[in-house]
Amino acid sequence: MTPGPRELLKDAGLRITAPRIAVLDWLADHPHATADAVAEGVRARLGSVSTQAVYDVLNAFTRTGLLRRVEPAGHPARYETRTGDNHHHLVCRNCGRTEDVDCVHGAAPCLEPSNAAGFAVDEAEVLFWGLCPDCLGH
Amino acid sequence: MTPGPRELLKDAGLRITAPRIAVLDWLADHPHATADAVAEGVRARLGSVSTQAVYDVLNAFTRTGLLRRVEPAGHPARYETRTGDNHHHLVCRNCGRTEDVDCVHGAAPCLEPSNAAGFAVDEAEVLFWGLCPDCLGH
DNA sequence: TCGTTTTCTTGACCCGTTCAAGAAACGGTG
DNA sequence: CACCGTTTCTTGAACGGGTCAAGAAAACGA
Repeated sequence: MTPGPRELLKDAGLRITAPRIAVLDWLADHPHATADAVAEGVRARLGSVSTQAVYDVLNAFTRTGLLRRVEPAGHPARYETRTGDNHHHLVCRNCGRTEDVDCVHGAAPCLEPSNAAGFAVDEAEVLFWGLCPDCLGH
Repeated sequence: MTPGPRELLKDAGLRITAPRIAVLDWLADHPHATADAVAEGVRARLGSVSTQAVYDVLNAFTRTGLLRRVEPAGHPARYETRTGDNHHHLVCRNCGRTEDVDCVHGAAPCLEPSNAAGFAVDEAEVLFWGLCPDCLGH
């Protein structure tokens, strides 16, 4: 079965605390949530949690690979638990709503720029910009 | 021959002013410059130009298609005069240095998400993240 | 040359996020 | 199972990039 929040934390070498479990649980149900939305969700469950705690947790998770952070230009960052596969994103220019898109060309090719100019490339990020169904109805 | 700054402005329906010409000229020589860098360059040529004027000019140009804006997560936006072709970018995680990369798969396919989830997609943005040659020597 | 409209100046302000200091609490150890 | 060191959380201030707002200045069609 899929590991619970406690196992995930332990495996990542992170201490098990209520805010951390709440963040993981909430993101499992609400992928592509903003830090703000996560804070709200966590507070609804635990009572009061500082903004800073939420950011600390999100950063620790991102650093250890438990979460992936997506930062669409002009919108606050969003977090998701789906990590490891290089999938891409669909972003609404208007409301920032973000959805997953599987890699267009399979797995590897997305990581191969045609000319790396001496850069050591470690990630290819693909964002599809447009309007979501809700924002289409002008 | 390639159109000069005045023609570009006129064709875009924008008034011809010293700050605008200076921004265009400077970006022609310094692609992928930040707003800050553009301001410095423009001031070096014209004496004093307000920060706001620089942002107004950059925004007007981006809106009318004279410039393209690239906003790498965690770094200030950069501007370039190469527009119209959907080329991509190589970004240094450390210093933000940005370089052009031609589209990996030719022209069209980059604009085709495998599953648009009802979104009206109008652009595909591809960013290759890594370390530039200068930042590689830790 | 005039008058309208756009653009530039100055200065305040906003948002998402991080920094800093100290209090709380996790969890390995004796 | 109580202790203590280290991590994590709280509170509150600050930051950077960028925008908003009001008015002065400059472009340009008539």
